[in-house]
Amino acid sequence: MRIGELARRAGVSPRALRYYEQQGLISARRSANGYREYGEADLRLVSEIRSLLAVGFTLDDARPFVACLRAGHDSGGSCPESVAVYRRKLAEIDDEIRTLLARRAEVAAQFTTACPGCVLRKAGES
Amino acid sequence: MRIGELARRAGVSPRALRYYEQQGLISARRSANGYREYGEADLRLVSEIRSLLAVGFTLDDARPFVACLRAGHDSGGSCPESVAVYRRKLAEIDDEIRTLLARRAEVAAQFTTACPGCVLRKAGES
DNA sequence: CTTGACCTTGACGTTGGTGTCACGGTTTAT
DNA sequence: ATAAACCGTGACACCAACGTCAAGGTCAAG
Repeated sequence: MRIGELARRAGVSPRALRYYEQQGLISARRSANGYREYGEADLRLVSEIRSLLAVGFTLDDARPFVACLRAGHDSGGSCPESVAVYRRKLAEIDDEIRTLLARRAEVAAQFTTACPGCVLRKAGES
Repeated sequence: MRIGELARRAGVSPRALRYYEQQGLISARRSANGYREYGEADLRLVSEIRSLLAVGFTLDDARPFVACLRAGHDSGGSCPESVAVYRRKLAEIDDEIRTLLARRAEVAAQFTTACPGCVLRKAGES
Protein backbone atom coordinates (compact mmCIF):
# COMPACT_ATOMS: atom_id res chain seq x y z
CA MET A 1 0.00 0.00 0.00
CA ARG A 2 1.10 3.57 -0.50
CA ILE A 3 1.58 6.28 2.06
CA GLY A 4 -1.92 7.68 1.87
CA GLU A 5 -3.57 4.38 2.62
CA LEU A 6 -1.21 3.54 5.46
CA ALA A 7 -1.82 6.98 6.88
CA ARG A 8 -5.60 6.54 6.76
CA ARG A 9 -5.45 3.08 8.23
CA ALA A 10 -3.09 4.11 11.01
CA GLY A 11 -4.91 7.35 11.71
CA VAL A 12 -1.92 9.59 11.07
CA SER A 13 -0.91 12.06 8.39
CA PRO A 14 1.39 11.17 5.51
CA ARG A 15 3.63 13.92 6.80
CA ALA A 16 3.99 12.09 10.09
CA LEU A 17 4.94 8.87 8.34
CA ARG A 18 7.63 10.64 6.32
CA TYR A 19 8.86 12.14 9.55
CA TYR A 20 9.05 8.74 11.24
CA GLU A 21 11.03 7.49 8.29
CA GLN A 22 13.35 10.45 8.43
CA GLN A 23 13.91 9.67 12.10
CA GLY A 24 14.79 6.12 11.20
CA LEU A 25 11.77 4.51 12.85
CA ILE A 26 10.16 3.06 9.78
CA SER A 27 11.30 2.43 6.23
CA ALA A 28 9.68 1.72 2.90
CA ARG A 29 10.69 0.23 -0.37
CA ARG A 30 10.09 2.39 -3.40
CA SER A 31 8.14 1.43 -6.45
CA ALA A 32 9.40 2.37 -9.91
CA ASN A 33 7.86 5.83 -9.82
CA GLY A 34 9.49 6.69 -6.50
CA TYR A 35 6.38 6.17 -4.37
CA ARG A 36 6.81 4.58 -0.95
CA GLU A 37 5.35 1.08 -0.73
CA TYR A 38 4.34 -0.40 2.62
CA GLY A 39 3.26 -3.80 3.86
CA GLU A 40 0.96 -4.92 6.64
CA ALA A 41 3.85 -5.16 9.08
CA ASP A 42 4.38 -1.42 8.74
CA LEU A 43 0.87 -0.79 9.96
CA ARG A 44 1.75 -2.59 13.16
CA LEU A 45 4.89 -0.53 13.57
CA VAL A 46 3.03 2.72 13.13
CA SER A 47 0.29 1.58 15.50
CA GLU A 48 2.89 0.78 18.12
CA ILE A 49 4.49 4.20 17.66
CA ARG A 50 1.11 5.88 17.96
CA SER A 51 0.10 4.13 21.13
CA LEU A 52 3.42 5.03 22.69
CA LEU A 53 3.22 8.66 21.62
CA ALA A 54 -0.30 8.76 23.02
CA VAL A 55 0.97 8.05 26.52
CA GLY A 56 3.74 10.61 26.37
CA PHE A 57 6.64 8.69 24.90
CA THR A 58 8.95 10.48 22.47
CA LEU A 59 9.88 9.04 19.09
CA ASP A 60 13.26 8.30 20.54
CA ASP A 61 11.65 6.30 23.31
CA ALA A 62 9.71 4.36 20.71
CA ARG A 63 12.82 3.18 18.88
CA PRO A 64 13.50 0.02 20.91
CA PHE A 65 9.87 -1.00 20.59
CA VAL A 66 9.97 -0.74 16.82
CA ALA A 67 13.26 -2.63 16.73
CA CYS A 68 11.70 -5.31 18.91
CA LEU A 69 8.78 -5.77 16.55
CA ARG A 70 11.09 -5.82 13.56
CA ALA A 71 13.13 -8.50 15.27
CA GLY A 72 10.05 -10.68 15.09
CA HIS A 73 8.72 -10.43 18.62
CA ASP A 74 4.98 -10.34 18.83
CA SER A 75 5.09 -7.50 21.33
CA GLY A 76 7.19 -4.35 20.99
CA GLY A 77 7.57 -4.15 24.73
CA SER A 78 8.97 -7.57 25.38
CA CYS A 79 12.63 -6.83 24.63
CA PRO A 80 14.99 -5.80 27.44
CA GLU A 81 15.60 -2.38 25.90
CA SER A 82 11.88 -1.69 25.76
CA VAL A 83 11.48 -2.84 29.32
CA ALA A 84 14.20 -0.41 30.34
CA VAL A 85 12.34 2.39 28.59
CA TYR A 86 9.13 1.39 30.35
CA ARG A 87 10.85 1.59 33.71
CA ARG A 88 12.48 4.88 32.93
CA LYS A 89 9.21 6.32 31.70
CA LEU A 90 7.34 5.25 34.79
CA ALA A 91 10.04 6.86 36.91
CA GLU A 92 9.82 10.05 34.84
CA ILE A 93 6.07 10.19 35.18
CA ASP A 94 6.32 9.66 38.93
CA ASP A 95 8.81 12.50 39.04
CA GLU A 96 6.51 14.79 37.12
CA ILE A 97 3.61 13.92 39.38
CA ARG A 98 5.69 14.70 42.44
CA THR A 99 6.81 17.98 40.88
CA LEU A 100 3.25 18.94 40.05
CA LEU A 101 2.02 18.11 43.52
CA ALA A 102 4.76 20.23 45.05
CA ARG A 103 3.99 23.02 42.61
CA ARG A 104 0.31 22.86 43.37
CA ALA A 105 1.04 23.19 47.06
CA GLU A 106 3.34 26.13 46.40
CA VAL A 107 0.81 27.95 44.26
CA ALA A 108 -1.86 27.40 46.86
CA ALA A 109 0.51 28.73 49.51
CA GLN A 110 1.37 31.83 47.47
CA PHE A 111 -2.32 32.31 46.87
CA THR A 112 -3.35 32.26 50.51
CA THR A 113 -0.38 34.40 51.46
CA ALA A 114 -1.12 36.99 48.80
CA CYS A 115 -4.82 37.11 49.46
CA PRO A 116 -5.95 35.40 52.66
CA GLY A 117 -9.63 34.70 52.49
CA CYS A 118 -9.78 34.83 48.70
CA VAL A 119 -9.38 31.11 48.48
CA LEU A 120 -12.70 30.31 50.04
CA ARG A 121 -14.86 32.91 48.35
CA LYS A 122 -15.97 32.61 44.76
CA ALA A 123 -15.29 36.25 43.86
CA GLY A 124 -12.43 37.32 46.08
CA GLU A 125 -11.77 40.88 47.22
CA SER A 126 -8.61 42.18 48.79
CA MET B 1 20.25 51.35 38.40
CA ARG B 2 21.04 49.96 34.98
CA ILE B 3 20.04 46.66 33.46
CA GLY B 4 23.13 44.73 34.58
CA GLU B 5 22.66 45.61 38.22
CA LEU B 6 18.95 44.84 38.20
CA ALA B 7 19.71 41.56 36.51
CA ARG B 8 22.26 40.60 39.14
CA ARG B 9 20.03 41.63 42.00
CA ALA B 10 17.02 39.79 40.61
CA GLY B 11 18.99 36.76 39.60
CA VAL B 12 18.08 36.93 35.93
CA SER B 13 19.91 37.76 32.72
CA PRO B 14 19.76 41.17 31.09
CA ARG B 15 18.38 39.35 28.07
CA ALA B 16 15.42 38.17 30.12
CA LEU B 17 14.73 41.70 31.35
CA ARG B 18 14.70 43.05 27.81
CA TYR B 19 12.34 40.27 26.88
CA TYR B 20 9.98 41.11 29.76
CA GLU B 21 9.99 44.69 28.54
CA GLN B 22 9.29 43.60 24.99
CA GLN B 23 6.35 41.62 26.30
CA GLY B 24 5.06 44.69 28.06
CA LEU B 25 5.59 43.41 31.59
CA ILE B 26 8.14 45.93 32.75
CA SER B 27 9.30 49.28 31.44
CA ALA B 28 12.26 51.55 31.97
CA ARG B 29 13.07 55.17 31.46
CA ARG B 30 16.10 55.84 29.34
CA SER B 31 19.03 57.96 30.35
CA ALA B 32 20.66 60.34 27.85
CA ASN B 33 22.87 57.66 26.34
CA GLY B 34 19.94 55.36 25.73
CA TYR B 35 20.61 53.02 28.65
CA ARG B 36 17.64 51.65 30.56
CA GLU B 37 17.32 53.08 34.05
CA TYR B 38 15.43 51.18 36.76
CA GLY B 39 14.22 51.93 40.26
CA GLU B 40 13.73 49.78 43.34
CA ALA B 41 10.10 49.11 42.43
CA ASP B 42 11.26 47.34 39.29
CA LEU B 43 13.19 44.87 41.38
CA ARG B 44 9.95 43.91 43.08
CA LEU B 45 8.20 43.48 39.75
CA VAL B 46 10.93 41.23 38.44
CA SER B 47 10.97 39.22 41.66
CA GLU B 48 7.23 38.70 41.38
CA ILE B 49 7.60 37.56 37.79
CA ARG B 50 10.36 35.16 38.76
CA SER B 51 8.48 33.55 41.59
CA LEU B 52 5.50 33.05 39.30
CA LEU B 53 7.59 31.59 36.49
CA ALA B 54 9.20 29.29 39.04
CA VAL B 55 5.87 27.62 39.77
CA GLY B 56 4.95 27.18 36.13
CA PHE B 57 3.14 30.40 35.25
CA THR B 58 3.71 31.90 31.83
CA LEU B 59 4.65 35.53 31.32
CA ASP B 60 1.12 36.11 30.18
CA ASP B 61 -0.19 34.71 33.45
CA ALA B 62 2.11 37.07 35.31
CA ARG B 63 0.66 40.19 33.69
CA PRO B 64 -2.18 40.85 36.15
CA PHE B 65 0.19 40.39 39.05
CA VAL B 66 2.55 43.02 37.70
CA ALA B 67 -0.35 45.34 36.99
CA CYS B 68 -1.55 44.80 40.54
CA LEU B 69 1.80 45.76 42.02
CA ARG B 70 2.03 48.77 39.74
CA ALA B 71 -1.40 49.85 40.91
CA GLY B 72 0.06 50.21 44.36
CA HIS B 73 -1.07 47.03 46.01
CA ASP B 74 1.44 45.51 48.36
CA SER B 75 0.81 42.07 46.95
CA GLY B 76 0.62 41.16 43.27
CA GLY B 77 -1.89 38.46 43.99
CA SER B 78 -4.49 40.53 45.77
CA CYS B 79 -6.31 41.90 42.71
CA PRO B 80 -9.34 40.08 41.30
CA GLU B 81 -7.61 39.39 37.99
CA SER B 82 -4.68 37.78 39.77
CA VAL B 83 -7.04 35.73 41.89
CA ALA B 84 -8.72 34.51 38.73
CA VAL B 85 -5.35 33.46 37.36
CA TYR B 86 -4.56 31.66 40.61
CA ARG B 87 -7.80 29.71 40.36
CA ARG B 88 -7.28 28.90 36.72
CA LYS B 89 -3.73 27.78 37.35
CA LEU B 90 -4.73 25.55 40.22
CA ALA B 91 -7.36 23.98 37.98
CA GLU B 92 -4.79 23.50 35.21
CA ILE B 93 -2.36 21.87 37.58
CA ASP B 94 -5.07 19.58 38.89
CA ASP B 95 -5.88 18.66 35.33
CA GLU B 96 -2.28 17.87 34.54
CA ILE B 97 -1.99 15.75 37.66
CA ARG B 98 -5.08 13.80 36.68
CA THR B 99 -3.73 13.36 33.17
CA LEU B 100 -0.41 12.13 34.47
CA LEU B 101 -2.03 9.68 36.86
CA ALA B 102 -4.16 8.26 34.06
CA ARG B 103 -1.11 8.09 31.81
CA ARG B 104 0.91 6.34 34.46
CA ALA B 105 -1.78 3.74 34.84
CA GLU B 106 -1.94 3.26 31.10
CA VAL B 107 1.80 2.86 30.74
CA ALA B 108 1.83 0.35 33.57
CA ALA B 109 -1.01 -1.51 31.89
CA GLN B 110 0.77 -1.58 28.52
CA PHE B 111 3.88 -2.73 30.31
CA THR B 112 2.27 -5.67 32.04
CA THR B 113 0.38 -6.59 28.90
CA ALA B 114 3.46 -6.47 26.71
CA CYS B 115 5.64 -8.33 29.13
CA PRO B 116 3.86 -10.01 31.98
CA GLY B 117 6.28 -10.78 34.76
CA CYS B 118 8.81 -8.17 33.65
CA VAL B 119 7.37 -5.66 36.05
CA LEU B 120 8.39 -7.49 39.16
CA ARG B 121 11.87 -8.54 38.15
CA LYS B 122 14.80 -6.16 38.11
CA ALA B 123 16.22 -7.43 34.82
CA GLY B 124 13.27 -8.64 32.83
CA GLU B 125 13.39 -11.34 30.20
CA SER B 126 10.77 -12.15 27.65
C1' DC C 1 -6.48 15.74 -23.04
C1' DT C 2 -7.40 17.42 -18.99
C1' DT C 3 -9.04 17.42 -14.34
C1' DG C 4 -8.10 15.81 -9.94
C1' DA C 5 -6.27 12.83 -6.58
C1' DC C 6 -2.21 11.06 -5.42
C1' DC C 7 2.90 11.16 -4.76
C1' DT C 8 7.86 13.46 -4.30
C1' DT C 9 11.46 16.65 -1.83
C1' DG C 10 12.50 20.90 0.52
C1' DA C 11 11.86 24.34 3.60
C1' DC C 12 9.64 27.51 6.78
C1' DG C 13 6.18 28.07 10.92
C1' DT C 14 4.62 26.68 15.51
C1' DT C 15 5.48 27.44 21.20
C1' DG C 16 8.19 30.04 25.35
C1' DG C 17 11.75 31.89 27.34
C1' DT C 18 15.61 32.73 26.86
C1' DG C 19 21.20 31.86 25.08
C1' DT C 20 24.28 33.47 22.06
C1' DC C 21 26.28 35.78 18.60
C1' DA C 22 27.14 40.12 15.55
C1' DC C 23 28.17 44.74 15.34
C1' DG C 24 28.68 49.00 17.35
C1' DG C 25 28.47 52.87 20.91
C1' DT C 26 29.63 54.33 26.17
C1' DT C 27 31.78 54.48 30.25
C1' DT C 28 35.31 53.52 33.63
C1' DA C 29 39.72 52.49 35.19
C1' DT C 30 44.60 52.53 34.48
C1' DA D 1 44.79 56.53 25.11
C1' DT D 2 43.37 52.20 25.47
C1' DA D 3 41.55 48.06 27.35
C1' DA D 4 37.75 46.12 29.94
C1' DA D 5 33.26 46.09 31.10
C1' DC D 6 28.99 47.82 30.15
C1' DC D 7 25.00 49.12 27.10
C1' DG D 8 22.04 49.12 22.61
C1' DT D 9 19.30 46.60 18.67
C1' DG D 10 18.56 42.76 15.65
C1' DA D 11 18.42 38.18 14.53
C1' DC D 12 19.34 33.18 14.56
C1' DA D 13 19.25 28.73 17.63
C1' DC D 14 16.85 25.65 20.63
C1' DC D 15 13.19 21.48 21.54
C1' DA D 16 9.34 17.97 19.29
C1' DA D 17 6.42 16.53 16.19
C1' DC D 18 4.58 17.64 13.00
C1' DG D 19 1.31 21.43 9.72
C1' DT D 20 1.46 23.77 5.72
C1' DC D 21 2.79 25.65 1.67
C1' DA D 22 5.77 25.51 -2.85
C1' DA D 23 6.76 23.44 -7.07
C1' DG D 24 6.54 19.69 -9.51
C1' DG D 25 6.03 14.41 -11.21
C1' DT D 26 2.45 10.30 -11.84
C1' DC D 27 -1.64 8.06 -12.89
C1' DA D 28 -6.66 6.66 -13.64
C1' DA D 29 -11.13 8.29 -15.13
C1' DG D 30 -14.11 10.78 -18.16
